[in-house]
Amino acid sequence: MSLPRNTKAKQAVLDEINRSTYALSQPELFERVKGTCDRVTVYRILDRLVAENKIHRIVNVDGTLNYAACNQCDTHNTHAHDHLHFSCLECKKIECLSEQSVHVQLPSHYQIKELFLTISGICPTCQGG
Amino acid sequence: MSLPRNTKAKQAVLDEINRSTYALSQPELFERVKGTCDRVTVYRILDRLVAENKIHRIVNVDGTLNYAACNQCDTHNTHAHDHLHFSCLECKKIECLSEQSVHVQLPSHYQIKELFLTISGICPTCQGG
DNA sequence: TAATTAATGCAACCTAGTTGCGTTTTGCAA
DNA sequence: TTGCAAAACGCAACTAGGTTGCATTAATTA
Repeated sequence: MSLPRNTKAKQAVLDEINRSTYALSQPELFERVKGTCDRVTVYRILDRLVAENKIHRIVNVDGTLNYAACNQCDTHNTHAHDHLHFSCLECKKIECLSEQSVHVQLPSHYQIKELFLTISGICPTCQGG
Repeated sequence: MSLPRNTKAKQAVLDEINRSTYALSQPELFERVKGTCDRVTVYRILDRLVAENKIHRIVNVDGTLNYAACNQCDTHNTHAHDHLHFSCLECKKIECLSEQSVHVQLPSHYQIKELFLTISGICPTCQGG
């Protein structure tokens, strides 16, 4: 097995993800760490961070991939994917609604790996008037 | 308002979607109606069919977009998105699990538009052995 | 059956993500 | 502290999915 190494670029990407209140896409992340590394490196760093269970990948309702560090995962040191994500159609931000509970009657004969539960709509900030 | 027209290409795409037991991507659909029309036309037909509420768009867990005609929508002539989708990690097929119920405690202060509830794993067919 | 305009074909373009390869850097161990 | 293996990187080129502009074709309906 290969053992992961820490680099400035990797730390910079992880810092940005941790700092953000919503999930970030690769283009957004690259913009934020600009100057630190190449855009290809950002892709590779994200793959590694996901493999190391440091962050997780959320698919937005439009198909774009976003990356977030969920609070649940931080505190329990395990990936809990059985919570809701909210995807705002206006600002395009996607965030975890970890306090909301979901009860899914799982299908039989199917081997479950992960649950992807996303609600689309307008977030409180974008509704603000 | 512009009134939609029916063309052979549009009908061919819709037929393929109705015929299929799982959601199809644009590349898959283009392959199946090959010779009928250009690939750009398939994209435009899919956009129109979604706008006309004839089909709906499902995001796969890997971010690819797929198109399906759910049974629920056909029978009730309304788009019901509060049911589960199953996304197989092996054959990549995505299908509706319309008989399964989901109870989601909706968040307050958020304006809900649609629910995207997808389970990833291995489907019965791919487990078979 | 003629007129309106929705729908199409084609070429060019865009964005997200991947691959190959030679170079740099990290972390461990001598 | 220095040497070394391989993890990580930069760069260039490439691929796939999807979009746009515009001139042409064809579906409606009057």
